[in-house]
Amino acid sequence: MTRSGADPRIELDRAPLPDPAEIRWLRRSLCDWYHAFKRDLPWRRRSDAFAIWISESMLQQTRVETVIPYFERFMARFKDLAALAEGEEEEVLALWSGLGYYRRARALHAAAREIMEFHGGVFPHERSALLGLPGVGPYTAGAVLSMAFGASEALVDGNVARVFARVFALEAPLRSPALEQALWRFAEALVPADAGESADAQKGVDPGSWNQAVMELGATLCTPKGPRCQLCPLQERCEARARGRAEELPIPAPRRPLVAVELEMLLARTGERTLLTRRPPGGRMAGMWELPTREIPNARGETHLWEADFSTFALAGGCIPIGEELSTLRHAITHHRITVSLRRATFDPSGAQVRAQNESTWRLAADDDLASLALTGLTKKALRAVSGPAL
DNA sequence: AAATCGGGGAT
DNA sequence: ATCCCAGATTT
Repeated sequence: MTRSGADPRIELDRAPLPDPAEIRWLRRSLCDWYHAFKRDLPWRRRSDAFAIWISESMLQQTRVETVIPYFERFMARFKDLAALAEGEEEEVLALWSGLGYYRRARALHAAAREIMEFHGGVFPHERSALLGLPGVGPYTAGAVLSMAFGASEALVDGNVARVFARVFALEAPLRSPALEQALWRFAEALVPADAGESADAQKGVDPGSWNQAVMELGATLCTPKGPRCQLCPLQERCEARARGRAEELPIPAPRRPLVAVELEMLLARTGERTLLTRRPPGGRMAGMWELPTREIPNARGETHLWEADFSTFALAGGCIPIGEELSTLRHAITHHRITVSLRRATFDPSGAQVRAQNESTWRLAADDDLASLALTGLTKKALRAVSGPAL
């Protein structure tokens, strides 16, 4: 129990874990609720590590509703680990197009190849081996181990953080080291034993169900705003609710100030094809295709996300803005608020400057091919905005 | 410890 | 308009 006025960091270090009877009650109550009310999600219809791993990678910082169609398309194309390892990164990126955090897609593909080469094509069952795979951190390792293998492994995500911060009244800012440490301590204490090891196994109470139950509660009832405490199976044991602080917890993390960004994008069409340029390797959205884009420097001459000029190709290669504004778009990338002016441009592919360009940095994409390319989300949005009359 | 990396859906 | 999402990696 915390005392007002004390250092919350020290308090969290010593915050007492629930006693064994309370732990049994928490597991029983939440797992019963989960099995009664859980959503029917595509990855819950299968239990193989490959499907769990793909879904958890897609779900990193991404909502369930957003992921579902991406997951279905991905699994239809890559049915197992071997298929993914044999696929090309470009195609993986294309399937990821619009989902964001493209590093995840690259890591997924690289990890599949590592498993085929170094683990005999068998998904590792050990936490240390999982953590050695690109794109697999503490959360994803815990998710795969508990959900696919039934191992007694904890996990902490945004939902777990919110639920535990409320149920146990953990008074420290989100993402602070003090809270992170406390959350993992509670998560490890609460996750049920492996079915094979548990002396007093409870029906329906297993590591995978428990971990998903906590997240399901956070996603459906114990929401950031307007938690529906009257429906919560843990309401009688929730310390934040007892204190009337359910909506005040968890304490939000400090926010970064928003930065305004202005972009100009060009729609250059020849025949039934659209000019695209390829983003350089290594940076943001590396290797993804986009409409020629430049950032308009702010009053201090600064740019934040793009270069001040169009690519050398777009400038010198005969792609010339002709002033007609087709659309104004709004977009958001992390803490950047982006306003885009989409303009018509002319393009002459026959010029010497164009021929001198490396063709891996630009292409004229046929309309029918756009859906299968690794486009950035913003370019997808721009093409959607002008599809129809403008195309 | 802090910054970076996408995009969108809910409020 | 704001928040934050089934996080991982780099600096």
